[in-house]
Amino acid sequence: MFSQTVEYALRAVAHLASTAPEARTTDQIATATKVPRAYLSKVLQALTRGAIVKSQRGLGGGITLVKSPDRLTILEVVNAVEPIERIRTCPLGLVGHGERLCPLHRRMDDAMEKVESAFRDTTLAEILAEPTKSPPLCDVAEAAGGIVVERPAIT
Amino acid sequence: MFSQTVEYALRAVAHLASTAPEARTTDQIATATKVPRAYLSKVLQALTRGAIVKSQRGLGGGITLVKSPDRLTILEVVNAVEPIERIRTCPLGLVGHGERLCPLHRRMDDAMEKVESAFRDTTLAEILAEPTKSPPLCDVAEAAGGIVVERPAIT
DNA sequence: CACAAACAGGATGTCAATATCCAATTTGGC
DNA sequence: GCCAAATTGGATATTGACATCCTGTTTGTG
Repeated sequence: MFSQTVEYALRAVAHLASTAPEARTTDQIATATKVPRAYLSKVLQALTRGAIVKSQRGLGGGITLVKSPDRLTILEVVNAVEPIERIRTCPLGLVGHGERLCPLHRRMDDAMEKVESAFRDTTLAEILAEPTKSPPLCDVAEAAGGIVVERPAIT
Repeated sequence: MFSQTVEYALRAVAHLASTAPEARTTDQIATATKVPRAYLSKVLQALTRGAIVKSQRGLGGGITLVKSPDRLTILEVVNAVEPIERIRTCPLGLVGHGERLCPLHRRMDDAMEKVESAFRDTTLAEILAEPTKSPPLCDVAEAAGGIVVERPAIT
């Protein structure tokens, strides 16, 4: 349903949100999110081009969020790496249908709309704030040990 | 969001529903739904294995629905060719999380649940019955000409 | 300035989804 | 029994997603 790339992008951003506004290196993010380092690098490039994060080269550099977590939605992140493509015209190319979708494609697009809405209504801050036994990205056992959680937990 | 295969499967089933309970050949379905003939053949094989349709070889044979359109849901069709995989355990493999998803993956799974529900609540009969200017699979211009619609319209 | 940290981007490899083609098999009708 | 209609299934492209590696560029620090 959702691509691996979307999953990775969301993990990375969740991690960045948990440490915002401090910068994290690609290596740090890769370790925390268990995303293949080399591939994460590409995903972060896409997020940079999509203006979700900004990167700083050189010593002390790394990746930081452009917006604060409470103004950044899941949808923005998803759309930056792999836009949710709504069905706007008849996939069969029936001219007569044009803008008006048939019942089947109307249903399919409605489903996508639901996903889009759900993602638009959730900010990264909400995800971090939520009380749970499974904090985003970080291992419960580890977090429970009285250690200060410095990595966001993602299940 | 949805794969090409799912799109093809739904078109094919919509067409079959519109002519049910008569059988249609792969060629007829391919023409009506504008799905590549050779590939449609594979998709229909999957639907056969998934017990959504049954096939009859030889002269006068073809493909027919196993269930009547009013008892067949979109979800059943989708699951036959490409099951919607819900997120049941932590994708990062964090043992501590186990069944309990973190807020991020909870959200992602909720979105999938919405799609699943929407698909489970719609039968093929409902799609055919819906009054619309774009009947499933068939071209409006053509249908408007007073011609008896023998192909289901899908936008 | 030299060096090391850190991202950018091109080249390449692997695999599953998509797609096509053809030989084999089943089956109804003459 | 023979032929034509149909599906089945195997073999074979093609393409994009996922992934890795390596070189180049930027930049802070001594």
